[in-house]
Amino acid sequence: MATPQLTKNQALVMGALTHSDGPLSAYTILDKLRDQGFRAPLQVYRALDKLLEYGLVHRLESLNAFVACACPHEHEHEHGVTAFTICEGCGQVTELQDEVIEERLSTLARAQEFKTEKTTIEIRGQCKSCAI
Amino acid sequence: MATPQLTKNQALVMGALTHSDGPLSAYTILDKLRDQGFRAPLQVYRALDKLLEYGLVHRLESLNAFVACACPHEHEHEHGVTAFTICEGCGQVTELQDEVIEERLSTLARAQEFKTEKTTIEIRGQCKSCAI
DNA sequence: CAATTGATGTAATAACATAACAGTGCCGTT
DNA sequence: AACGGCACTGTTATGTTATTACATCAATTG
Repeated sequence: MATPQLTKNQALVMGALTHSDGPLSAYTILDKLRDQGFRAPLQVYRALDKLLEYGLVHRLESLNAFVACACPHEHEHEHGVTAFTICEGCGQVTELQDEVIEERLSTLARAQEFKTEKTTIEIRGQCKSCAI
Repeated sequence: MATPQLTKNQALVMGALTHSDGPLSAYTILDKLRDQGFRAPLQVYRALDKLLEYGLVHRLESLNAFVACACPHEHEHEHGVTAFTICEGCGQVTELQDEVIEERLSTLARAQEFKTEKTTIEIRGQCKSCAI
């Protein structure tokens, strides 16, 4: 999917995420954008839906939060499964791509004739700096 | 962790989950247990916390819902990472254990000196029966 | 122009989760 | 028995996340 020109709201939400050094909840984004005229959650959610669709943003299910994609130039060609490490200490999120896991999950799905649409892999724990 | 005797509330919540053929949200469980005297969400969430701790129940992050563990006799010895396939059509959830994925995730975490506490793997899509 | 499509604005509400505080029953010790 | 500690419970209120419903606007197209 080629990324179209972002609308004003989409660009504002994208900006909030790229200028943050960690994941943000939809309501945190809303608060950051009140000065730019945002008034309601739906303005954020609608923009996020599109950004997710374009592959510019990831949703972290275990956090109910969103991050800008770390690899900004790979959106034209669908990238595969992305895994995330999420530090409970500092909130740092790292993206991982791994062929082995991707193939293995694909094999497991095929074995039960399951048609995969979206895969979530999230590793919660302590990053190097935050581990005791 | 040895599983202790369940309390009344824990047993009721566990029962609701085992008698369901799919995942249930906390509020759905609450509604099912109103006749047994449940009145407030916290009664459900507190029981769920314990059941999760004992490994009798899994939380599906992408669904905000809970399922009874499929392998009821494996709770004494910590089981490793569990992956789930979740059918968008019929709601069926399947548990998968896989050594390859587990080791690979472990390797990836070690490579960045990340100390894993909890891993979530959820595959959303269409099961054999629901695929078009 | 009329019709369609996609984006927006707003209010209200639904769904998910926790905080704070009080009370209860059980167990082990004195 | 009296005490203290602990885990579980009950209840109210509140906080957080996400969606429904409806109206409007602008651009595109037949």
